[in-house]
Amino acid sequence: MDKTPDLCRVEDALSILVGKWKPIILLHLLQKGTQRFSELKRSMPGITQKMLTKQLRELEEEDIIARVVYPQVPPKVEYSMTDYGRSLEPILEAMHEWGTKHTVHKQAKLDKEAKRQEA
Amino acid sequence: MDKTPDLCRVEDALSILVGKWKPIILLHLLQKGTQRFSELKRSMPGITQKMLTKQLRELEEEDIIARVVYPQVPPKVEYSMTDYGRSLEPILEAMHEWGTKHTVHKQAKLDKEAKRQEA
DNA sequence: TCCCTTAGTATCTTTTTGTATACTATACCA
DNA sequence: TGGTATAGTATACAAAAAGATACTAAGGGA
Repeated sequence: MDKTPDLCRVEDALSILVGKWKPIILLHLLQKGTQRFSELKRSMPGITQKMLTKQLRELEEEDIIARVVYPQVPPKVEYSMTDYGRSLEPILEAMHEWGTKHTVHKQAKLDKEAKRQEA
Repeated sequence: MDKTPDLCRVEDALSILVGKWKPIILLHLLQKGTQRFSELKRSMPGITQKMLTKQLRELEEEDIIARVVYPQVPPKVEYSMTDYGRSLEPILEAMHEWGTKHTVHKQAKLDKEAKRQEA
């Protein structure tokens, strides 16, 4: 079974998940449900407003998340996963699981290297 | 169940999978087994030597792939998945599957927009 | 003798990402 | 009157990733 012509599909999936922040945003929304802009921002120390805005817009553009604006002052905007976005959950879960294992593997490797330095 | 402290794990997994080329390289190696540098390059029109080299080195550094050099001229270098690298297969498969669905979704969306333009 | 091959390096330029900072609107509170 | 809050936008800048191009070694073939 040759899958070569489909390889580009993986790139498509990746383009939605990658970036320093997207998977984290998605996991927050999956785990906590609807979140306001400021709640997301507080959950991710280090992200700038510009970046968060940009990532959210891109995810919205792909129908992964929904954006609801309440015409108030001060502004209120809520973000949530769409049904379509929730279909990403298996990938996120697989990555989460693998990431946990990977950390162990990486630590073991570092320990081994440290030992070699000692000798 | 709060998973917040584990969010970074996903980033770990991502850091290995991301980049425009890594998942494609990995799928090629998973599907075809051991490959020479030039075979990989030919499978990925558009990638530059520099990029391919860089991605392969990074994957090697993470123990995802193995690199075997034959001391010949012209040079011969073979790449293959390590056992550890093969543990990424479920993620790659999940992404592949989702990517295929996503393409359909995206196309449907474009068609709908095209229709709206006509009206 | 020149050209071909392979698996790279080296160097430079462009593009993409990310950061920092300042600014906005409008209601509420002291 | 001034400060607080929210969800942004605008601008300038720095850093990282990606791309284009030229170069290398050493043997074989025309």
